[in-house]
Amino acid sequence: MPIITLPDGNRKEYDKPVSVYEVASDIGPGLAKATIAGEVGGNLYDACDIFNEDVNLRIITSKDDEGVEIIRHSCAHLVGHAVKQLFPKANMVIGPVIENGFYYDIAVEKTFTQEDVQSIEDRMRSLIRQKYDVIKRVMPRSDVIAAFKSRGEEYKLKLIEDMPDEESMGLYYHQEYIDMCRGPHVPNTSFLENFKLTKVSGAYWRGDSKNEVLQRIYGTAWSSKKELNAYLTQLEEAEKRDHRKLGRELDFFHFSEDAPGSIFWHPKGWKVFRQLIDYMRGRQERAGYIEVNTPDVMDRSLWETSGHWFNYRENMFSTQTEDERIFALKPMNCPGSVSMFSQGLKSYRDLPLRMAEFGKVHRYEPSGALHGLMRVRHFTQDDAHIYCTEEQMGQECIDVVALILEIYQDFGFEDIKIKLSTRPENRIGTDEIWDKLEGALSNALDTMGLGYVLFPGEGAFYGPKLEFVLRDAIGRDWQCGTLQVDMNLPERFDIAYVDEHGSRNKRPVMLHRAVLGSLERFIGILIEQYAGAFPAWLAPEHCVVMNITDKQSEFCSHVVELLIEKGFRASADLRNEKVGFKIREHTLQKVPYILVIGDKEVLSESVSVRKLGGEDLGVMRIGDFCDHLGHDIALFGRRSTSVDFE
RNA sequence: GCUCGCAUAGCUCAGGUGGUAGAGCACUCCCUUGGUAAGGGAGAGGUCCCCAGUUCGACUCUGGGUGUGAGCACCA
Repeated sequence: MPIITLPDGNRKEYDKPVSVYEVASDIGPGLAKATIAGEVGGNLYDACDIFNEDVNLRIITSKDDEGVEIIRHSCAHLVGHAVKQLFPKANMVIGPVIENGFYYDIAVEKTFTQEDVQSIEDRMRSLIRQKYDVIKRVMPRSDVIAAFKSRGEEYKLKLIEDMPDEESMGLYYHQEYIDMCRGPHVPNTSFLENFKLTKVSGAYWRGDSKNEVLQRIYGTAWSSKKELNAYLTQLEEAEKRDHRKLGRELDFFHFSEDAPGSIFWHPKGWKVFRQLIDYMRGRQERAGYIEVNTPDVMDRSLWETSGHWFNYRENMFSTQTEDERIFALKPMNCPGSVSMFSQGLKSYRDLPLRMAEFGKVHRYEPSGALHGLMRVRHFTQDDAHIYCTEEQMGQECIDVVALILEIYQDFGFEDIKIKLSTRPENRIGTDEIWDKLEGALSNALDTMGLGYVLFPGEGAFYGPKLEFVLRDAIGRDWQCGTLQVDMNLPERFDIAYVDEHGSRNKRPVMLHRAVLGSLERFIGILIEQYAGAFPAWLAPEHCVVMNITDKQSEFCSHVVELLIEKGFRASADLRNEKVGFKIREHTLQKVPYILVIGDKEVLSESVSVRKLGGEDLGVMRIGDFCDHLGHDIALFGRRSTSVDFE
């Protein structure tokens, strides 16, 4: 005699076992039709699942996040149904839910073309139109194995082998097609109409590059047409912000076949780059850092000592000289930094020693990993190594975290995730030391009241690390800052300082940190975050001064000189073009301010100011404009600078 | 590195059963001196990514290479 309690406290009594669907029907026919699944005690159940005990039940529809996930999961099954109808020889592998959608990995001889994907999608739509019921059967293990054996589904059999303890499994029948799944799934295919197959690619079996490549079909699915379209529109918007596209349009940089993965910075892009470095220099100097510079090319033996030669040999650029010495281009700055530290005797009075370097590093990244500015083979780190005593370590960690967060605010990033990765299985050092190092990092976060996500076992073999993940304006995550405690290098390079008792072999603690990470990549993130419309302090150019006719040319040039003298980045556009044309061009180049000068302005020694986006700030004296621009620059990116225009 | 796709003017892209190619924008010149997102006209511009092969003939077909895109794997 089950009593079903609903979230609003309503209780329904039954004199026989009852299904999720039946409970929903008793509440109302509309809900019954919309029911996808039920939730009891945090577990999800199919609409057809039956309860014969008292439970607290929540009905899941497509309005619930769980409902959307189920829709996506069922869509993956529907891919299977369609693929097996069109390509009977295909072996279905796994079809999980991912963010915004789903995929299905398929083992099949032929490779799917765009046309194949289209025909699969068409078949899925016709199956949806049939509104057939998805039927669940829980079967004993042996029956499931027999079912897949008879259908030749080799990979499903392998997956079953991976679950030796399961006595029985759920099979979902999509007409003649069956799929194995924990479920739940939609009751019938009418729930699945708002989907679209998005791409097809290869993927390794079990995610291991040593294994065979399967074909992966990706799709997205939503509870309504509106949400589906919103998502597709968002993808289009993201494409418009693609930093590779904007980088070309704004004339920031280019790439060449002769230097794959390396950037040719044009004057405008380089201006932003220099601005970033200048800004970081100022920040770090105020935070008590010194800056050094170490060689780009160093002897192989150094990299053997650091361990890089052994661990990353294939990913390093190296070179052999006439005298047969082998040198490597530095893939990291730390060995150079350590060499710098060991130059001369260091006293405890020198600690903490915060040694920064804007080091250019080279890494021979796999060709398939290269991606615009985001993943390159030659990039600049805003790197620093802090050498300190064990007692100083805690405070240094706090200071680094505070500095990182403060800097991110200047760029307008508010949504910052922090990941703490702790001791991995393969590691050096005693548990006692690991306790201290992990404690230093977690204490820093706790002291500052910052939340973080723990990644147990994900730390480097030589120490734990913090990672700072930024979310950009279109919702993508980028790992930028890091703070690592390194027990490896001080040991390997045998560095030491003299303590207050004159002992010369005290080992310093070494912190390794970066704020922006790769400057190149950070600029890529910024381009996408700002959609190319940089806030004034970072913009390659603050303003363009333009005349209306030749008569005002001289005054325009005079104004530009004045602005440059005051330290602003300004240029003149005196071309014989209509003012509307020139405004359009500089607007497309996303210059923050456009200053128009006609006869009226010459007479009153003023400028007519137009902001990027079209806002008319009116006519003002040149000095007033300088004040206005100065204030804008001082804001950094702390105010929303997103501009709506096409 | 792996799977699949792509590579034609500075950019965005057309194009041809195999007979060396076009548009728009940009560029140069001329006219126009016009007050807040495209004034008009003319002109110039190409080893159709590279190397082989097939062919009387290859930008087009075949093979290899390079770069690039999506995803996978990798990211000290």
